[in-house]
Amino acid sequence: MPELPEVETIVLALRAGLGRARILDAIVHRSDIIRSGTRDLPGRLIGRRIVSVEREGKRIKLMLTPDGQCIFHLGMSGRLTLERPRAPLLSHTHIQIRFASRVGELRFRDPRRFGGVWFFDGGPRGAAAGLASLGPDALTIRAPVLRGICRRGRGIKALLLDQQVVSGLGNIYTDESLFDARIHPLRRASELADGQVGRLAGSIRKILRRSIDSGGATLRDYRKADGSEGAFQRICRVYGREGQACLRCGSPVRRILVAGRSTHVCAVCQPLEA
DNA sequence: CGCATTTCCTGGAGGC
DNA sequence: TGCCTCCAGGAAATGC
Repeated sequence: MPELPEVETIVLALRAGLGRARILDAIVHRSDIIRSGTRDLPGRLIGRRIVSVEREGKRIKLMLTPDGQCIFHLGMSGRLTLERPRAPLLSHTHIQIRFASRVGELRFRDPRRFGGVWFFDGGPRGAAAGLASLGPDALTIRAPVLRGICRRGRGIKALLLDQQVVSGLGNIYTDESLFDARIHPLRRASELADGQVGRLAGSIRKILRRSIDSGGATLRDYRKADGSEGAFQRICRVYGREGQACLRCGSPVRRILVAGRSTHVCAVCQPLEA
């Protein structure tokens, strides 16, 4: 499932691969994957040029000229890949975008369709009207900002998963960050000591950076923009390790349910009581 | 307000 | 081999 590091990996590849390509054509195979702005996506895209490719939380933004944005969210199973135009079309490919230069063809594929595409004319104000606002980016979150966030109370994991509070974290990286910072996912955020919150901010940045450096985590569906797999799953320390020995203390990793998500925790290293 | 639950959706895994 | 059920979860909506 694509979270910040997976999305960042894709953005880096698209930025390098697409350059400032001009859009020649767009083909929409499933129009309900377009979540806002317009039904006529090709009409709005054709002739425009890509200015840059940006990441905002887990969103991928193609910034266009004249002023416009095409935003992709990969949901659970979405893939955004740059392929040879003649490569066979895989099932559940919802959108193809072709370019005037020979940069390849951009394809959006999403079997489960939790993802989607948004299009806006004009500047950022248009985007704000159709998509929820996002909290500060997790990749650069600093202790003072996280302390302010934690004052809201709530369980720390539920708080970190809320994109309007902090953007970019999903189930894997919250579990990994909380394990690294030795904080139980159910701890009340408002009851964490300043030192713990500071450590958590550092853990979040470190874990995300480390994953980006290994090309993201391929657990089920995620693939890099060239279709290959990331490697971070091999360095996960709690996620998906239910029943196995904690890599720090040896006691078994437990799986519990938090905020409706399966959550991996070492009850010894991450005590629930302060 | 918080928080749990439900909804959307499909492929893959496991049981029989 | 084949059929069935269950499960994964990002984000929004709903209910308490």
